[in-house]
Amino acid sequence: MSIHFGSTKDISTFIREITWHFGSRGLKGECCGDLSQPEYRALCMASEKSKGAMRMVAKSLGFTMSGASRVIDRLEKMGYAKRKRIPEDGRVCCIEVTPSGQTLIKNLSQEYDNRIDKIMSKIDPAMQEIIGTALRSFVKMIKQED
Amino acid sequence: MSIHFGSTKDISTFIREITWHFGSRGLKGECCGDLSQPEYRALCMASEKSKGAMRMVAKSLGFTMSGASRVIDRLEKMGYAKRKRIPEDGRVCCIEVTPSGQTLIKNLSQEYDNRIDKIMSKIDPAMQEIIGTALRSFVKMIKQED
DNA sequence: TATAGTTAGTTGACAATGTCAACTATTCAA
DNA sequence: TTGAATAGTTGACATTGTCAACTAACTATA
Repeated sequence: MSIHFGSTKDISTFIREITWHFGSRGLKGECCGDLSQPEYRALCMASEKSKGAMRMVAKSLGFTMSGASRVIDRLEKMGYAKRKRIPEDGRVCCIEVTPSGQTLIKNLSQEYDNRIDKIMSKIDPAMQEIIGTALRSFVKMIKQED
Repeated sequence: MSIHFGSTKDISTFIREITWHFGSRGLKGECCGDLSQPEYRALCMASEKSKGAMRMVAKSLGFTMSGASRVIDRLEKMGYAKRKRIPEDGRVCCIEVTPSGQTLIKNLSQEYDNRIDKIMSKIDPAMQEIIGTALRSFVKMIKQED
């Protein structure tokens, strides 16, 4: 209990608000276009790490292998990703993002940025700066949560 | 495009991280104990506004009336809430949070606070202050998003 | 070099959750 | 007093993720 500012309760409330607002159930359920949040995340995952094997996808999503497999099934069916066997290990299968998938990521990302930008633009520039700094620091810490 | 700090892209990324991390799929899927996020939110809703009719629940969740009804079904089955007809209007049904529900809210809220507190306590006090201010300002703006 | 044990991933059966459309019951308005 | 509107519920259904059982491939050991 070493918090001296507005109090932990405030922060909790703020985080809940943000989580809900930008979550899959937020504003018009609009978080990732046609994709669910897990699908979007998986696609990004696969796009960043070319070595994005199923296992990594599952881990990143917090899903079972089974669940991850299903997510990739859907992305494949939609034409955004493709499974590729690798010669090094016949069991492993890497996820390749198709050009159509790349485009989708770019567009969704842009839409999201626009949304954030629209919100931020109504805030006083000094506070914008503060928000950037604050979020960076906060996110850094949550990544260390065990 | 009036953003001059780290850039909108950073903020977007931070928000996505927070949304995911604290969302229903985050750390061990632990967001609201036995309750799903919608269930928790509905229960809070009903607890805050004593006039928490189904309609309000549905609106607050972004669900159809049908969906809201199902959520309350579950809360009722778990013994956390109870439907109450009101005399003013025979159609309306208000959601009453049971004592057991009140306790649950209190406990979940406490757990959440502890989690946040644990994160915040690792951050330099000055930055804690900044985060509080920043989040307050940010959340205020997202509530105005149309 | 067999062979037993891991590891990667898939799939069938299932449970949970929310939508749509159709329904009941009540209230409001003319 | 009747017809339209409003509140809410429910059946049928689609989606999504889990568990358990499975296949296939790799690895270490005898």
